Amino acid sequence: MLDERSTITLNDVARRAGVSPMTVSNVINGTRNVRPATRQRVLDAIAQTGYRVNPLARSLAGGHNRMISVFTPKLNRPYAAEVVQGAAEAAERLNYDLVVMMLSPNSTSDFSMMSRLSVGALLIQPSRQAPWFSADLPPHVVSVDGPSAHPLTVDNYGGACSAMQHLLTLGHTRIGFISGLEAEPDIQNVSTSNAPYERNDAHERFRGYRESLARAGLPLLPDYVQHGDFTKGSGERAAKTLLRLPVPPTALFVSGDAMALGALHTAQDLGLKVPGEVSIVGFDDLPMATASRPGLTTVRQPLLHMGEVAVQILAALESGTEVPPPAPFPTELIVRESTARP
Amino acid sequence: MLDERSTITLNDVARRAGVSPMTVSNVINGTRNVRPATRQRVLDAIAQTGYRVNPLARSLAGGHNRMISVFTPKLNRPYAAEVVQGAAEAAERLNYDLVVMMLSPNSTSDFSMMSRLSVGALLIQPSRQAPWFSADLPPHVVSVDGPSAHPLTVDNYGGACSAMQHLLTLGHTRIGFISGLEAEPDIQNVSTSNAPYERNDAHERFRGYRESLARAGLPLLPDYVQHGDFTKGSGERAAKTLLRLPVPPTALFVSGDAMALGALHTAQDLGLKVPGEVSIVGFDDLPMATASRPGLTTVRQPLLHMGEVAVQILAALESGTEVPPPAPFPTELIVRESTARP
DNA sequence: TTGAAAGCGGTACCAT
DNA sequence: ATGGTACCGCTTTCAA
Repeated sequence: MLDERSTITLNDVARRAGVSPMTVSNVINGTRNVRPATRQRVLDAIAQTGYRVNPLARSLAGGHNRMISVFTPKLNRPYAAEVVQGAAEAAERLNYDLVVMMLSPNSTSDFSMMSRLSVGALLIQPSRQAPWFSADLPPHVVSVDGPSAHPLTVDNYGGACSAMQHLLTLGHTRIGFISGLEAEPDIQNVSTSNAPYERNDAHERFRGYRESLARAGLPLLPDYVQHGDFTKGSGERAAKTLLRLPVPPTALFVSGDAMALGALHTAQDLGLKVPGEVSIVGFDDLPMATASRPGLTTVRQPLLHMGEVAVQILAALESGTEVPPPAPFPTELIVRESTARP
Repeated sequence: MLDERSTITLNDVARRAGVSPMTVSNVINGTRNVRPATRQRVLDAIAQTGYRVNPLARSLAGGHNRMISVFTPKLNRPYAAEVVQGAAEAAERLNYDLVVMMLSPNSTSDFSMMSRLSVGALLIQPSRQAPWFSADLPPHVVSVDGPSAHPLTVDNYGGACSAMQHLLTLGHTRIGFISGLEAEPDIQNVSTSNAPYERNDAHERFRGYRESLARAGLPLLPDYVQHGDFTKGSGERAAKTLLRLPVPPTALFVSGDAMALGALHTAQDLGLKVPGEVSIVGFDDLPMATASRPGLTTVRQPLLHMGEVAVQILAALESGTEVPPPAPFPTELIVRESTARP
């Protein structure tokens, strides 16, 4: 109720309770045994003064905060939002505090501040060339869709194959592909290394397309491959190009839901029936995949679950447990209404 | 280049440069004049050691940090994501760092921790009964769609009227309404106060519906009013009820885009043509409003802009400027393809 | 123009 | 079971 403005310190509490600062610290952190009576006096003093620890001071002095930071690019991208939501739920369950920072190229000072306050970090789509990549990070780091000490990967290749298998089984032989490679400036560098986490998502999906085609004995037509940047707009452009070909594909495998929706709408706007005249398969299964008519057939990535696992790993790491590199998360083909026989 | 693990402190730099720690501090912060020669020696020492300031220590010692917290419920709700994105852009421009925390009903400790570190907070859809509402907040607080010292409001009433006007002008006389009131447990309490920020969004939209009807000389049919909770599912349920009425409405005004999309799909699934047999108007203009076919006619709230203004106000507040309560943000009717003459 | 000393608010370590 | 003390890394205040 009272709005004490001048900061109350641990010493104030100690004085009020008639004990030493150390005892107060111990009560707060449960570091050592404290006689119940003393403990209660301290608790009362805390309540009466409205004392709250200063996390800065605690960290500076070597203490630990139960905080996990999430570093992500733009948050209004559904991909990130889903992962963060999953992480938040796990964090709450495990009694960690989750804070999210959106990284901009310039800010580094407060970024490193959050780093120092945190026991671990979850990096969402980090890129090696980001300035903060080399900056100081918390003791433990897990990443999603990008490199780190503990990268979480998805079976993008397998997912792409299942999407292609679905279309091939339906009887499609002219299948176009829209990649997300336009959004991957790292392409050059990646090829120099073959550490598992360097296989980025966009590449793996393309590989699934190529190899599925080959296995089915179908040719890889350069005209049938377009590149987008995961945005709806780029999907629209790519689809327009593909569907206006002299011999257009009867099916499109699009490596992101937003782009797939763009393709779907483009097809409809071109007067083509989906799935009657064109079938479309997406990738991700973002919430928006159900927001279209027809509903989008797509490959689900367990984004919420990945967020949860990321936090669980961080928690394990902090408790000293060895954590083996987790197996790639499986994907699942979700068949809705945007696919049919040619 | 070198990956020094043991932390390099300001003292290390001072020793190496043969000056006092104070001088190093002054060079770094430009606090006082330093003789160019000395300055250069310090700079060299910093470069050689790879020294980086410890923001924790700096803050503790009295420095100011430029951090703003955003407190929001679930982040994967597009509404919040948009506001946060707007805030992030403004923050970057004004050289603040934004951290986002998702509040869960229980946790309060984490919350107060960030509060201490921030110069200001942006509350998204806060509710009075949340436990943390009475907890300590940063010096300055701005809110969006909820109460605070500096609430940002939208002209929900006007927006609702413009939506209704659109339908009425088109010639509709049987207009159904889906509210968001089911998601507002505060309803009781609100009526006891009449401070401007207590008029919550869902109520104002309903008022716009009611009064527009009255002005047009049309009756308010209880059957034509259903309540949802802003989720797609609730929109589907409500629409099903409305469209199965013996004499169903020819148009639906839905007070949220997610619900509106649910209604749209329900109509389509019921075999009704949109907008041929049913017209639908939403509210919010979330990104998903363009992700349907037909595109959703809706009332735009300037969410990105509101996020930006929120941060601007916080910045002004911090610099000691008096900030008058901002005028309600205007809405704008975005006409797409989901509405037509009856 | 530069330096020395005293904290900021905690925690770790060694005593008692 | 509790207390004293020395810092964590930096800035502020006061002196030189």
